[in-house]
This record gives sequence, C-alpha cells and structure tokens, in this order.
Amino acid sequence: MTKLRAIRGMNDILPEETPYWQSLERTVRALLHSYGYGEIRLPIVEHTELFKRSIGEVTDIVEKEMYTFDDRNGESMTLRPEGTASCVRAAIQNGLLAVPQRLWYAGPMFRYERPQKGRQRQFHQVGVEVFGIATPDIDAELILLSARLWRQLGIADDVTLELNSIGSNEARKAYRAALVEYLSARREQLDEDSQRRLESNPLRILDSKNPDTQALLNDAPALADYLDDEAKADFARLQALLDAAGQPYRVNPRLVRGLDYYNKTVFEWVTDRLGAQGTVCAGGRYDGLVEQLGGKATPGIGFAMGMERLVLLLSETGQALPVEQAADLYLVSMGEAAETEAMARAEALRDVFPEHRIVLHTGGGSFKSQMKKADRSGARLALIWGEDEVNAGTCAVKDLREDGGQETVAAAELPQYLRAALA
RNA sequence: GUGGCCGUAGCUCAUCGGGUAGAGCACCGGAUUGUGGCUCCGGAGGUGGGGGGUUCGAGACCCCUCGGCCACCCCA
Repeated sequence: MTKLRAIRGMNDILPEETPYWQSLERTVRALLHSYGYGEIRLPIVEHTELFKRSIGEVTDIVEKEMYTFDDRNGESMTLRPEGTASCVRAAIQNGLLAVPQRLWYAGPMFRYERPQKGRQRQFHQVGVEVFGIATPDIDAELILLSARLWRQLGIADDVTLELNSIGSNEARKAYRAALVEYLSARREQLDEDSQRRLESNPLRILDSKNPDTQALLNDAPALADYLDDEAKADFARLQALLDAAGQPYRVNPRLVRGLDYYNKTVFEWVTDRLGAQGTVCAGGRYDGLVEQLGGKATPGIGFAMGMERLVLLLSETGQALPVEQAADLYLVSMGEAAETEAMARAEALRDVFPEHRIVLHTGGGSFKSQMKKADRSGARLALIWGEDEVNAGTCAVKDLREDGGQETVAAAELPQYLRAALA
C-alpha cells in the first residue's frame, strides 16, 4: 500500500511500546550496576572473519543468516548477529583481560531469518559476559542475577530455568562420534532435518522437535556419560550452589546450544507464553573462545536476553508500565497576545517544574478543539489564556480530571498554586 | 529456504459476480461568539497491495508478484 516500508523484519518501535522498553532497560541497567558489572559499548559492524571464527563456520548463523557486505576497500564486513564475539574481541584488543571482568552491553543484532512471533531480523539483546573466572560460582552468579531480574520485572512465574553441561571440547567430540555412530545406523528413522544435521551439527538433533526423533534418542548414548571429571564436578557444584540459593531449575540432558564456542555449563530461560520462540534468555560457558580469537587463554561465560521477547512477555502478562505517558499540564490560548503569554509562561513553568510534563498547545485551532486536545493529552490541569486573562494578568486553571472546576489565578501566584494542585 | 492463513479508510472490520464500496473507533466542523469528557448533526478520508487474465461487468473468480502474520528450519 505505502510505497516506502521498513525492511522486512526490521520493525519500528512506536511510542505506545517504548514505555515497556524504557522500563525494562532501566531495570536491567540498575540491576547490572548493583552486581558490579560495567557497561561496554561495541560497534554494530565487525570484520566477517570475527563471526566465522567464533560462532562456527558451519552454523546456520554464519552460513545463511548474516548481513555481510564488502566495505569500500573490499573488506568483508558483517552486521553483528550476536554480541559475544564482539565483546571478546574488544576485551582482547583493549587489554581488559589481565584481571577478571564483569561486562554488559545492549543493542541491536541482525540475522537474516523469516520473521515470526518473537523473532525479527533486527532484534535487541542485552548481553552479559564475564572473563577470567573458571569456577562455577560465577555460573551461579549469572543465573541468580537473571533470576532476580525476572522477579523485579514481575515475570518470575512465567519463566523456567533449564540447565545442562556439555563438557569439554574433547568430551563433546567423543560424544558426537558415539551419537553419530548410533544415529547413522538408524538413519532411515530420522526426520529429514535431522538427517541433514547428522552431517552438519549432530548435537542439535538432541533438541529436535520431531517426536519420532525424540523417541529414537531415548536409547541413544547420553552426553552425561561422556563428560570429563572436571565438567562433572563443576556441574555438580553449580547445582549445589543453586540449591543452596533456593533457585529451582530443571536439568535438561538434551539442551545443547547452537553456537560452536560453548562448553561445560549451558542454560536457557524459557517460557510457554510466547508461541514457538520460548527462549527469553540463554547462555553458557566459552572457555576456549578468547584463545581461539587470538587472546591469552582466558575462561569466559555469558548470556544474552532477547529484549523483544521480554517486552512481549511484559505486555502479555499485563505487567505495568511505570513510565507515565499522560501530561500534567496542557496550556491553551486564544488570540495572538494570549499565545505569546502562554508560550512565555510555559517556559517559566518548565523552569519551576522540571519534573512535570508540560504540553503547550501549538498549531492553532478553535478553542473547543484546543480543549479537546487538552483532554486527550490526559493532563490533570488545563491552563487557559484569553483576552480577559492577558488583560487582567491572570490565568484560568481548569481541573480536567475531577469535577471540571475552574479557578482564576494571578500570574504571580501560578507556581505556588500549581505546586499545591499537582502534589 | 519450505508450508498455512491473510492484504478493503489512520485503526478494527463488513460488503452473495451486478447501481456511486460501508460501519465502529480516530480526525475535522457545528449544536454551545471563550471551555474538554456524555449526546446529537454534518464533513473529510479509498488507484480495494501491485500487475495480468476470465467476463457485458471483478474488491470478490483464476494466474503471477509484493507485503503481513503464524509455523518449520534456526535462534535471544
């Protein structure tokens, strides 16, 4: 219909939705601050190589979902599909890894996928990453931090925690071989997608949605049996810490993550209230990634939250939006002299009441229509200037929310009057 | 990339292949020379996503295309 549209999957976030975003962002920011995390701001574009080397060459993200283009000098660049790779790159580049680092960032990510509920091509994440801590106490901290966030947002009852350990790279390699052997012998019983995954990413077959495939997996080798001792011990310790903190979770032995860099602890917060895209927050450990990207071997762990999905959850669960949209004062006037007076008074009132929302009617229109706009603005009070008021040096103050009563107030008295009226 | 459903006013939707495409909400004006909300009256707003075909005649039927939603894949 309209000729110019936004790019598919890249949505405008409208004024009626932004209060949810602002409230969510404010809560997240304060929480991370309180846990001692520092914000890092990262570029949206990186060398394509960064993502190929971190996420994995054969993942769907790298193979078919990246927005990749040549810069003017012929270098291949990519709109970031996720934040961890950039954060690791930045930490290495800026020498942040000499001491443990607790970092977070927020911003848009880009993946070329078919949009659906809870998924778009430009979406927003808040990512949290910790470098230099190998022990599972930090795993627990991240999980407890996220759990606290759900409580603060009022959605704790709508999300559940799933947990798994996928072990060391070596353990996973051995398990992958065993799984491939088992499934190859039963290739015909696999669904089409899983047959393909047998070549590309066999572990992903574990969380296939196909019931027949899931049934087939019941007798398959179990990842847990292949874990190395350290991964086992750390996973047990993590569970002990969560138990002690009273944090419920479900160990899901079939939880694997799509990105190559994960090892040991992986976790997801999921909800059943968002349709097919139930993962609201997910992450895990990536002890080899820093070294893989050219830094000194440094353990890492992190997670990312999908802001669109959280906003959906907040609105679907009817969680309040604390940012008040209604105006406090709406100023109207009739005639040029009154308009001049109202404009000057508006500025003076903004000096006195910087915390209040003061809307000055602009664009003319009949008095009636101005009053209608005043009502629609949601303002508590309308301040009215006409010829009489200007001549008398007064202002008519009308209560739009109560009985509609109106008082005439001398210009000099206006601040005191409004201070009482707005209290 | 695959599949299902759907594109009519700013929004939500009606309209059996037959006259000038309607309603509610929103918007503008009036009833009320300077007073919103409730009510009443009036007004403006549409290349029916786009293109082609069938037909005397298409918003409706057929084909193509673009777009939206949901699901698969994948993922936050």
